[in-house]
Amino acid sequence: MSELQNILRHAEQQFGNRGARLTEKRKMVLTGLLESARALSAYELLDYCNETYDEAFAAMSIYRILEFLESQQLVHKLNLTNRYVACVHITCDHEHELPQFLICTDCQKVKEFSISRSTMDSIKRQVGRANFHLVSQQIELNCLCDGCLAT
Amino acid sequence: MSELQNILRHAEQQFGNRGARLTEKRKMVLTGLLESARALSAYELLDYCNETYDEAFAAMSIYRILEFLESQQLVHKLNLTNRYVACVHITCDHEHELPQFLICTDCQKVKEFSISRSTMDSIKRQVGRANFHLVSQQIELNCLCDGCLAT
DNA sequence: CGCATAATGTTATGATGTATCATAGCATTA
DNA sequence: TAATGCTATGATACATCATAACATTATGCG
Repeated sequence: MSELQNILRHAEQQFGNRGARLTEKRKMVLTGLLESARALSAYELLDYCNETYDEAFAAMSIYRILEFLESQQLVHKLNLTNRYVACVHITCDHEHELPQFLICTDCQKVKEFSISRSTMDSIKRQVGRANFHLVSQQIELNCLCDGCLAT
Repeated sequence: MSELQNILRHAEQQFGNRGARLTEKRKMVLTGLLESARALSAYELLDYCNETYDEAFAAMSIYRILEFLESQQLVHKLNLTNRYVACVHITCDHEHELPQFLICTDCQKVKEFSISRSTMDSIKRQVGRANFHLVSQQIELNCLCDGCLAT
């Protein structure tokens, strides 16, 4: 079984419950993101799907599908660049890591990483002292990758 | 001298060099942000300026002016919400703090805060190990303020 | 089957942001 | 005061990102 199929199977099992389904179109969108080496905008994904699968997605569908995949934690939206990436932890059975990203704002390559728990705790304490409350622990850092730094 | 004028004067002095000027229109935009209790989108600022000063700004001008004010570190763009805030450290003579923000994604209230140097150093080390390089140390956290949490 | 719900289609529109080329204002030099 | 060059703004068009609203089709289940 290919790695891709393995990932899709895992994804599917995550929500056999609640009537939600991993339909063909949703698979196409997720596959598009999984096979891309970089974050894609909704419209890039639209073009990719329409070309690769000879489908006729509407932009609206892409956004709906992305919203669904996000709700299932299979995909993350990067606010820094208005782009989307597949979650690298799909096949992990344990709890997902916190969604924290290094984003090359030149070539859109993304590394998912984790700020250490102690660092995160320290940030949380500071937030509390300011009378704010974290809604999401997603952190996006504006970076260059080695390759783009060199050029 | 009012606090606002004091701030504008400080801002002006920052770049008497290089031919850059704090023109009337730029003052209007900066004042709009300084007087707002929350982050504003470019188009909110456009409406605000056109109503308050009876001017006829084009959207394009607002974006250009915001870009200029950002380049002078007088204004920060929040990527999380596509909005803009005045820098709270305009009148500080010392080095500016790192631009790090707690953003209430409900009411757009923003607190500028600072992650401790040791925490930031630890993050930087982790970024380096991933072969990425920080372009900006700006961090934006998705929060609710006390008020919005309560409702 | 027939129903309820989930998923997708369709159209329109709103919201955000950039490219491009032209013009106006100001400063320096000669 | 003319020539030059740089900074700032005007104006138009277009590109990109995202959602609203309502219709239709597909699927699972009693």
